[in-house]
Amino acid sequence: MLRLSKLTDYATVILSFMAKDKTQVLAAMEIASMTGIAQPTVSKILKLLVNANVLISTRGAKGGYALARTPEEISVAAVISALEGPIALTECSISHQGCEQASGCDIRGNWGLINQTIHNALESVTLADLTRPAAVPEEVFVPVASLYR
Amino acid sequence: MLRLSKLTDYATVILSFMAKDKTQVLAAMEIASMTGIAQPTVSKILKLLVNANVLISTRGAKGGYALARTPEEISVAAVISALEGPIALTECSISHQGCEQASGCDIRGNWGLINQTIHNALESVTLADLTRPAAVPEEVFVPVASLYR
DNA sequence: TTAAATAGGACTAGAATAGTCCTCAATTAA
DNA sequence: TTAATTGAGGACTATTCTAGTCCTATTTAA
Repeated sequence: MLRLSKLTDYATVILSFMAKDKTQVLAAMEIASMTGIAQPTVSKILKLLVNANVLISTRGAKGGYALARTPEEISVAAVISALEGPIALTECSISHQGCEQASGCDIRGNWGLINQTIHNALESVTLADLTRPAAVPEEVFVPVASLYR
Repeated sequence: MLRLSKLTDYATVILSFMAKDKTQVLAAMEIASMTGIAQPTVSKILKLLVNANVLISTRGAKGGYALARTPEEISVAAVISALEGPIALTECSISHQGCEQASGCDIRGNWGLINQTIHNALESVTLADLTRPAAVPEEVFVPVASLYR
């Protein structure tokens, strides 16, 4: 289904809540109660986001989490790769180790192009865009195929 | 990892083999031996592609599978959705049933936009593009964020 | 010193995926 | 008419992945 994991979905909810909140530092428990996501799950997600430098943490009493950058500077791609690892549609795009398909491997170059296109698409959408009121343009069309010709 | 399933990966290998082959009708076993993918797995994939009208099948002796359209008319999006169902990054994009997140649901409109962008990107790449020798352009950049402003 | 927090991992249950196999239906050719 | 070939459809299993929880150590404020 080419879909994101539930945890990534939660992450976007958590991050957009944090982006809208004025408070600088929020504890995991506060975030949990405000978003309705279970506290252990929230903690797990926050830790991953810290490791990916999307959030900054402060330990100890009065500690908590804060955005590492402004919402405009946090891309959806960064969030996804924080939770799910590198954005790549096919195994081959990550490493060429397991690619022993004799007759199909000349496809890979073009798959890489698709991967990159999607990555760039996700890179260009920021947390600020997500928190913005929904925009529903008439038509959204990005002709990737034209890049090949 | 935002990645495609192994079966979808196989499907692209199978389809590009079929696109390059001159023979009109190929049996599942022939495809299996030519691609190196196990026969039962090949059959499973071929059946899914028939159901999605990407391939046409002929039963009985001398039967087999053939492309339903020219490679130029078969999009990567069609292949992906044949194997994995509708292309949608979040659960919410498919149905709004399970969306009981109180504070985060105004994100959805924008997620939908991202979904559509990626869908269009995959729609615009065809089987013909995949079989073509790999093109490696200097830069591929599709500024999705500009659509919001 | 104590309480409040995060860090880092282990662990479990459930779901999804990959892969195989079996039976039935359709077609061709002898 | 019969036998051989080939796809259709679905059941089934094993493995992997995901979601979610929990425990212990570390850090910091009061």
